[in-house]
Amino acid sequence: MTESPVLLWFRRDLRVADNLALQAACESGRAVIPIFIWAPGEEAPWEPGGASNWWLHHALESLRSSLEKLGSKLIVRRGPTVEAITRLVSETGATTIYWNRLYEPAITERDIRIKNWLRGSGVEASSFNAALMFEPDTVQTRLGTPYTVFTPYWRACMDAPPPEAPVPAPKRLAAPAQFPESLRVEELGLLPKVDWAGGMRKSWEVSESAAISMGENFARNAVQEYSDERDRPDHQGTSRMSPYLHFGQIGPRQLWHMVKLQSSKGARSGESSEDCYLRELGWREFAHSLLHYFPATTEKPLRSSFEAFPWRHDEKSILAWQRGRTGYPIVDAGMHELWTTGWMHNRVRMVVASFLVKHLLIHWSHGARWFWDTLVDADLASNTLGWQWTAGCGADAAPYFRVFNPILQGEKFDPNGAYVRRWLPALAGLPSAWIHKPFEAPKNVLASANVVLGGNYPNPIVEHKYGRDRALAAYDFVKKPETENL
DNA sequence: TTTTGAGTTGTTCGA
DNA sequence: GTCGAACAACTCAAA
Repeated sequence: MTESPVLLWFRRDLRVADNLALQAACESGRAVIPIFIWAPGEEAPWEPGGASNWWLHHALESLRSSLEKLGSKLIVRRGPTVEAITRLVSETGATTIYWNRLYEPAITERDIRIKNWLRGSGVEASSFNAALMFEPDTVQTRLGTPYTVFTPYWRACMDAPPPEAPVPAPKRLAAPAQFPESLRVEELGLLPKVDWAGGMRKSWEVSESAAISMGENFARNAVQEYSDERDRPDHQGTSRMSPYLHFGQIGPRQLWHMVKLQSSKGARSGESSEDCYLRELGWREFAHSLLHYFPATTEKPLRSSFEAFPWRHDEKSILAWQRGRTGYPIVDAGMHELWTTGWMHNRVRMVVASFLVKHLLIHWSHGARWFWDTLVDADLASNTLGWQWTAGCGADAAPYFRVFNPILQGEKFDPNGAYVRRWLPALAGLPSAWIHKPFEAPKNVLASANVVLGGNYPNPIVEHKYGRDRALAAYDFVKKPETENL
């Protein structure tokens, strides 16, 4: 029976390089059958959103073609996962299955169940790490508790052995005498029925090779300016690797070593721009660790004092925010970038999130849901951490008094207004002096720029100072013992 | 056990 | 225009 094939279960590790499950399958010396099982319901209540599915479709097509170049195939099936695997085991006579681990609560629980069940029925099931540099179990305080503050967490990571060098892609995958049947990727129905993905197609090349060349290009050039440029949404200062990382088209170990390889060439002392970037990869690790140890945080604030927070219920405000019609150009530009490309610059994410949660006093979960549906890099761990951080109710959260001023943030990080003009063509004619505050511009300036407030661009839905003061008052509610508020 | 230093990304106000 | 302080207090993590 040593000739029985190995099932290689792809999930969100859609690459052939630095894929430890794939490597193990190759090293088994047996035929390998790569499989993908579509079972979004098993991720409820966080089933992948529309933008995410659009990306997944292309990532699967890309993986399929990579596997074909290795002499193999990608066998695509629908869930439920247990049934799909049972069927594949009986169709192929496989006695072994390998996969790479994920860390979301619903998936972890399912995978443990599957692993136990497989082992009970005589199938060898092993999982590997392709998604993280430091898995949650390996980084703990001296008391054996999880870290809840980033800096000591990352320090502990840096004291641990560095990430292993990535393993190269195999040259060939041994094929079985016969592959089982497969659905075509398009049969999964991942693409939108009404094509809204034109802006995404223009913005992204969804493939493993694109991920690697973008990563290498970033490591060779832009990373040196990263600490200065990363806050400029009008520049290309960030790596834009987030969706590739989410779907595992590139792994953090690969990026780590790409960056380290370059930084060792120009050895500098002190905190380098490269370290600044690697620390951002560290935040991704930290988010996964937090989600692992505090799985309820996808729904509930980590700080329970926030359960009583006086959020406003206001559908109109939520809608204005989603549509990019808040009247604050930097906020609206960000929401348009998101809607069009499935991605938003990190600095702008903070601004729009702060605006929703603080100026509008809308529960962070509404923001988390919208991001979940619209981001191509939607990731449960990072999304949860980010929104709770903004709202102040999470681990290592922003202090309550940190209320971003959308005008100042725009002027500081998009000083010429190029970002706003790109995403809000209606404002393109405004001089830079007014681009982030059209509501303060003189009438004749607005007229000659063809801007009609309340017409082709909205008036602010909340005045900044009013919104800020209201937010600070609301946060008083959390700060003080409840009796003082009564 | 107790103590101590520190904690991603900001804004406003008054000197 | 620039600069420092205030905006709170808490809790984490390590010694």
